[in-house]
Formats: sequence, C-alpha cells, structure tokens
Amino acid sequence: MPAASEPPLDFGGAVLMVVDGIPPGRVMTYGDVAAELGSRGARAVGRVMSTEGSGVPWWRVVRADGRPPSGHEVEALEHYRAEGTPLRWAGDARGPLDYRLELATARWAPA
DNA sequence: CAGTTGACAGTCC
DNA sequence: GGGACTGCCAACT
Repeated sequence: MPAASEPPLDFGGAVLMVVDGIPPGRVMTYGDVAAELGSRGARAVGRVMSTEGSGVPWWRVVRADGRPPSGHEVEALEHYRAEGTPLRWAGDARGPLDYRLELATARWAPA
C-alpha cells in the first residue's frame, strides 16, 4: 500500500511536511520542527527553508526569539497580519520591523 | 575526504 | 533586558 504517510522523506521533505501542517495564525520554532523530526538540527531546518521553503508557509516558522528569518521581516509581517497571528512589539521599537511573535499564544504543536 | 557555512537554540555574563 | 559563546545537524565547495 502506497503509504503516502511515510515516503522516503529526506530531511528537507520532512521539514516541508511539518511546516505545511502548521495552521494559519499559528507558528512553530525551528527547534520544535527539528524535534518533530527527531533531530536537533534547528539550523538544518532553517537551511532547508532557504532552499526549498519556497513551497511552504515559511513565515509560520520563526526563531525561538519570536522573530522571523533575517531579511524577510517585512514579508513575514504581512502574512502575520493577514492571518491574525498574535504579534507583540516593544513600545520603544528601534524600527517598524522590530516586532516579535507572541509565542506564548501563537506557538503551536503538531498532533 | 575534510572544511566551511547556515532562514538556529540554549546557557552564561 | 540584551549581548556573546558554544553546540547540533545537514548540505555545499
């Protein structure tokens, strides 16, 4: 039986599957995604996103600091606002991009 | 084959 | 609260 639930997924394939399983309005940290894969390579996850993350909601994957990937703060912000993701920024933010996701509420864990 | 890099995380100061 | 150092894993050169 074509177990599409367990294909010979590469590390990147597994990452894309988990990221694609994140519902709107929710986010996961790279460490959480790596943990689901049984790996601690949080960096490896981020690297996969940069290579093949073009086909997955990469903006739903953020750092443990609650901040989106470097160089894409604007792109991610637009998606967060569109999906209603709980954001939180310092009242004395240095810039319009100095915001953080409220992981306390937005952090989501797969089944 | 070995070294370096990279959309990171956690701990210490 | 913010900054710096180290540790981990996978892919590229």
